[in-house]
Amino acid sequence: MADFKYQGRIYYTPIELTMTFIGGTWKIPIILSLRKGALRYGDFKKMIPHITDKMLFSQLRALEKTEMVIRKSYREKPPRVEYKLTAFGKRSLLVIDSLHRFGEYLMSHESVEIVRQPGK
Amino acid sequence: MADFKYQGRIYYTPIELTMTFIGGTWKIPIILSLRKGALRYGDFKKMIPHITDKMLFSQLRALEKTEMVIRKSYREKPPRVEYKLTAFGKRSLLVIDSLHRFGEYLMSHESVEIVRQPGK
DNA sequence: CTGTATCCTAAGGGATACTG
DNA sequence: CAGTATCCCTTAGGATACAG
Repeated sequence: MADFKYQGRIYYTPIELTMTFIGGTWKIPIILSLRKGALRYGDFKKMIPHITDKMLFSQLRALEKTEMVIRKSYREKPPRVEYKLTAFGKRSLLVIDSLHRFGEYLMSHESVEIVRQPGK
Repeated sequence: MADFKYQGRIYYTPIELTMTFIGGTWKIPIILSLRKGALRYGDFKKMIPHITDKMLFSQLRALEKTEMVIRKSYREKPPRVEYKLTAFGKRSLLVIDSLHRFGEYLMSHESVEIVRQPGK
């Protein structure tokens, strides 16, 4: 018994919808890097060093499509493009912070064995 | 630059660790169905009708391994087995509620077009 | 009743190379 | 600078069947 539909797909819980908006490996890092303000394409690559162009590109598009992020292009040369969070995007920071806090809780708990790597 | 390791895998943020614990399609529905107390194998299949045996089985095992859920087997016949949340598991309800609230926020927002299906 | 194995498919995501 | 395309591989997860 389906609960609702969004863009052709069937969802059983609101949580699944949340996952469409912020799920996957890269959407959360991208949103977090926008917390303090607008960024340009190249800025993301500095803030998220291990992301590939393909993933940065496709996930930015996905975040635009769900209106989590807005893209603004300035017709200059060389081209300048800025991305920033929408109200949706900012609202998601609450959830992301909650996910972060739980992760820290897990890390600090004795039954979770964490091995810190030396910084580079 | 890796941040830390857990069980042989490298993690860059606490959020990734959270996802190991509650990520995937079925862990959250399973945890939620345990909110009000212990359940038996067959109870899950009633509460989460569209889950397959394979996924119920494998995700219960995964949740045991991360100590989110504890399994108690009673040597009776027919066999009786009960699953319930650990302290870890209960703590995760905070995060899950946050994910749920964001999903509802998305559903209620005008730019997200929701089509409710008739109950069956 | 409570699992467990085997096969298979779809989708996410990495590597790499090219463009306005 | 800021994309965009193409190929490929891994893995989550579905269908199905069987076992203690």
